[in-house]
Formats: sequence, structure tokens, C-alpha cells
Amino acid sequence: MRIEIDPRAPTPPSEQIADQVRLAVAGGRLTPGERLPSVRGLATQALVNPNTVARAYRELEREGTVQTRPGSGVYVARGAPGRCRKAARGVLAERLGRAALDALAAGLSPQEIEQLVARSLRSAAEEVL
Amino acid sequence: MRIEIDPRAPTPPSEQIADQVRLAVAGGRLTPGERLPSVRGLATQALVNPNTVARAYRELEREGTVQTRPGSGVYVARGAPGRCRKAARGVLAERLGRAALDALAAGLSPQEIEQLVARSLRSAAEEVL
DNA sequence: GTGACCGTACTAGTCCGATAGGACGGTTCC
DNA sequence: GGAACCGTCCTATCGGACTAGTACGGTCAC
Repeated sequence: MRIEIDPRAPTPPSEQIADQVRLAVAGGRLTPGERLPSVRGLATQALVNPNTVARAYRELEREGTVQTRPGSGVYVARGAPGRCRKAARGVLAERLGRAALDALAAGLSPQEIEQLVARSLRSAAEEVL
Repeated sequence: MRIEIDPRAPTPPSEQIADQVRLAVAGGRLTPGERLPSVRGLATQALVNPNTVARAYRELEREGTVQTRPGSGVYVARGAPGRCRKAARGVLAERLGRAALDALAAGLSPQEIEQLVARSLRSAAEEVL
């Protein structure tokens, strides 16, 4: 479980951590019952404060994505993948929709926009290889 | 020139203003020589502080999108549409690319992603009508 | 010239999130 | 039992961005 933080991004670090965990769960790279990195460990690795990681975990627990076992660690909850996948679909549809709207506002044609997406997908697919 | 601010968005209000002006210039809804809303007027309309609008205008001036005529107002610069269109294309390609990557990470298939985009474009096109 | 605008500049204050550091109790394993 | 973890909680502090209020000089129409 590798998590990268971009300190210059407009979204706060704790949100970035939570988002990456959600995506990993939705994508099956974190499975139910699996243990997340410890608060201190992840804080050291991602160069943020332990409190910041703790806040992200608290948020994930609140929404039911993870379950913390006091004194032991934080674990992916049962049923989390389905929920995360559904939520991710909604969020991404929203993001893609906004981007598409902005692209239209900027004067790009629908054809150009679909081409941009197709190209992104191809290069992303290559990156995964 | 209508500008909407979402106070809950992660991007600061001044950035939102600058972004919307750039998109409007790129899309031809603001043309070279046209005058932007006054700092005070836009601040009142968008429910933000005049300083916040002034900061956005200063940023736009720095990058050459607008030109301020002291005592008179702020005007869209010559050559701005081309530059904005080019910049918008880059930014949007980046945004779409990130969203596509995240969607892949969340376990969506490329086909599903293209469908999502196509659907967004259709609904966006209807909205414009 | 006068008044109504315009953008700019400045200082001070507020708010929110991240950071820092320490203390606490629970769990796991030897 | 004891050491080494674990997550949690708390208080204090810092920094960035927005807000608030005021003052200044330039432009424009009458």
C-alpha cells in the first residue's frame, strides 16, 4: 500500500489519503480483512503528521470503509469494496461530467473531448503494463 | 458575465474566479477589448470580498489574459483567446487523464469510462440548449 | 472642476487545516 | 509480566487564504 501526497494540491493531505484508500479498496488492491499501514508508519512514509493520517482513518471508519481494532490496527471492512466501487462510480461520473462541461465551455468540440479521453485511457493502459 | 463561487470547493474562491474567466475567454463568451465586471460589482454579485476578486484579476493580468486600465477597468487582452484555449486544452487533458486513471484504479473498465464520458457530453449538450 | 466610478495598496483580524509533542489505554508476542 | 506496538486524545502553535475596513490616485462624464 503506497500512498503519495501532493502538498501543493488544493485538497488537504488527509483527504488525499482517504481518497487513495477508497480507490484501492474499490479496485481490489486492498481486500476486506486486510490491515492498513499503521498511523505512524504511513505518516513517516508519506511525510505527514500522524494526526493527519489518523484523521483520514477516522473519516474512513465513520463511513464504514474500515474498522479499527483498538490496540491492533485498522482493517478493511467487510462489504467495503462494493460500497467504495459504487461511491467511486458516482464521484468519477461527477468529475468527468464537470470536466466535460468545462471543456465545452472552453470551446472544445465533443469529438475533441472524446478523443482526449480515449488518448488518456490508452496511455493509462500502457502505464499499467 | 455570470460567475458562481462554491465556498465548499477545495479550490479557493480567487482561483475559481480566474478559472471561470479563462474558460469564458477560451470559449469566446468574453472577447478581446471587452470589459470585465468591476472588482466591487463582481464581489457583490459573487458574495466574496473585493480583495478576493482583485487577487484573481491580478493573477489574470500577470499571465497576460487581461489588461487593466487604471481608473477605467479591466479588459480582455488581445491574443488572450488563443492562449487561453491552448492552456485550457492542456489543463483539461490533464484533468481528464487523472480522472481516467483514477477510474481505472477504482476498477472501472475503459469501456465503462468512455460510456460515462459520452453520457456526460450528451447531458451537457442538452443543458446548453 | 466635481462627483462617481475604477483598480490598487495596506494593515489587522479570522478561520481552518496541518503540525508538534506528549500522555493514555488496549493488544500482541516473547 | 514486560516490551513493543497499536489507535486515540488533548493542547498549543503555525501558516495560508479569505475577510474587513480604509485610504489613495487615475479616469470619465457632466
